[in-house]
Amino acid sequence: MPKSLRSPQQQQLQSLLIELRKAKGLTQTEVATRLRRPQSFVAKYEGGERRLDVVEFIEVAQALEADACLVLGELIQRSPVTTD
Amino acid sequence: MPKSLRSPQQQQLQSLLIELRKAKGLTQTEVATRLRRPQSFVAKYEGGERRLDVVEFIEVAQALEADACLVLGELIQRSPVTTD
DNA sequence: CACCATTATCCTATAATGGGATAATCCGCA
DNA sequence: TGCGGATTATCCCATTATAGGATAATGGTG
Repeated sequence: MPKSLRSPQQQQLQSLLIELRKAKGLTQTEVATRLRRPQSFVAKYEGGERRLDVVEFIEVAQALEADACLVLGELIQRSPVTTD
Repeated sequence: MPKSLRSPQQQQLQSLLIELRKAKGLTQTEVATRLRRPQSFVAKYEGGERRLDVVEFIEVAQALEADACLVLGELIQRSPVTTD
């Protein structure tokens, strides 16, 4: 796992996206299909092998039938990002 | 510029972050200092040489004294992301 | 155990990134 | 106009991350 993926925030994000997917009863393959990407893409961002940039995040939220803003808010709430 | 940075959404994001920074009267160097990164980091994400992942985006929003959720919402509003 | 669905990992060519140094640009001012 | 400082963009290239098909591992059911 790339070192940049070990931050608590990144891990929270991963957990959040996994929760969301399961809550919708979707498999990685289904999400991947919606995103027009291979299943390994989903496996990787969920597993912390890959980061999601902002635009990708929006797309993933869409595939998960979720509101990106709300997901982001939830993430921030769960683990406030401190630059200090 | 990496090819993944040419999407309209990415460019909208860049513009948005530049606007926000200028609206606050901040220089790249000041933002960079807040982020504890070199000025080139800011120059790159503003110029499209580098993408911001979700966690970085939250940090940048903070450095810009902006609400990440609102910024994300604005981005989505300006250029709806369609996975289709 | 056998089977099928689901998820994780391998592999490696290719692409992206870090960040100090340096170059370009911009701009007010005399 | 031309200097000087401030601001932003670009270079360089070693290091790190990513793509994505193939395959392995894991899970759950009967």
